[in-house]
Amino acid sequence: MAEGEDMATTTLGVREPVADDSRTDILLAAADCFMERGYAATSVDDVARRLGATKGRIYHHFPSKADLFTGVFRHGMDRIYAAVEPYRNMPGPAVERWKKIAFVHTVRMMRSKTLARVVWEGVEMHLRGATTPEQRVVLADLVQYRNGYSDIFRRTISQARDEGDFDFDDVAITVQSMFMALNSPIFWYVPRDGETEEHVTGIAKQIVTFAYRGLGGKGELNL
Amino acid sequence: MAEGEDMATTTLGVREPVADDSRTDILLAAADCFMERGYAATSVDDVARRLGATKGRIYHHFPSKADLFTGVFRHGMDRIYAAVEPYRNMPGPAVERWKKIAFVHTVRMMRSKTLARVVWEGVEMHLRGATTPEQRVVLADLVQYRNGYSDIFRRTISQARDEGDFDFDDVAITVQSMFMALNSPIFWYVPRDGETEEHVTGIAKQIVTFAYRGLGGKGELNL
DNA sequence: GTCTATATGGTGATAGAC
DNA sequence: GTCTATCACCATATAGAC
Repeated sequence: MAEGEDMATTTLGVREPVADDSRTDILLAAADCFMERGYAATSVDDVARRLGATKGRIYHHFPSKADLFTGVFRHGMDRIYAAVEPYRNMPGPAVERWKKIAFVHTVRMMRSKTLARVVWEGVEMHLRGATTPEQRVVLADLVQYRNGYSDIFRRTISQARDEGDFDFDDVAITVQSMFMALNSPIFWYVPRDGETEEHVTGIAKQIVTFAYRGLGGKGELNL
Repeated sequence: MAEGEDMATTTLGVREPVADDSRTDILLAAADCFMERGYAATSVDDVARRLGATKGRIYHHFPSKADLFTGVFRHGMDRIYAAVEPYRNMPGPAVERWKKIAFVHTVRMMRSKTLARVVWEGVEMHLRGATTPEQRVVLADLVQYRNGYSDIFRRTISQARDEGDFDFDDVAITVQSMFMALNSPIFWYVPRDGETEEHVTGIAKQIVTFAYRGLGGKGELNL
């Protein structure tokens, strides 16, 4: 299956995605390695070592290193998208919708830091156009996916500006500045062991506040 | 010479740094390659090809690929630092100093995008700790250099807050958000051929405005 | 100072045993 | 489904000709 997940019926009778464990294990080990060393510097043997296995296992499930990468990329995008999805069509003023999706996005950047960084590198790779001809098509698809995601934010801040709640000039420039700010924790945030939920949300609030004001939002955030 | 530059007397009798051209040519070709494909994915042959030479030339001037990278990193940091240096001790309110250095920093990100990206990757590499034991020491030194640079901004926004011109909670989190926003053009800005100075400064102003407001700055920027 | 070999090790990928 | 063994290739770095 191209998706890497099958639909299975649980004991509760709910149909939900249940990945075959081998594949997800590989995906997560790969995500760790790609985050730590980057795609190019990571060897398939590295991933295998992390798994406590040899590369035979990996090549049985993924035809190539590039496919392994796109697998992680897709998995990461799914998680990011899923966090925002419930709120993207929330009724009411656009600015309130923005607050919600910006917040869950930022929390997701911290909670799924590893996957988020691989997604980031994938976008970077695509922007540089440094992939082989055929991989380009695959990666282009995934970047399309990711562009659809950023469009959610673009439309939202645009609408909020129309409604008089935000104030900025060029949308394209502004949405980039905003995203970079919201994504920033993937580069410096280090998850700690006994970390409270409040600690994470506290950091996220500050980042979202920065972006909120940057967009020209008035008053307090009250997340 | 460890610096890669000799002091030479020009025909005007002024002593100024004159890099031996071979070295700088290599440095710039390497910067191009590192930006386009990243450090790990760039081979020394790639750099040589870009130079229209073979790797013998490169290894005559740089002992290793890693040294080539740190050479580019240092060169990039020098340029970035040099742009801000004239204003870092400017008298007057800290907020005015911030406006100046934030603006020249952002313009520099666009004008020296290639070098700026290599510096970025160097910092990233260091944060990941993905270098060999001995390179670590060298890179650590350079990251120290780069940290000193970001401290300029940290102190400035901190002081501006004390003077009542900025308003934010945690300095560490805020300075990261701010830097990410100011650095954002290195990922999406594409220099065009007949580009006017106004076009570049126009983009920079919008980015700096976003950051200024994000920091809690009041009123207009008036750069 | 730059080039043309070349030594040496690692990497992606495959074949076949179990 | 996973492992071992192996191939072909590419990359870093060096040695020595010019």
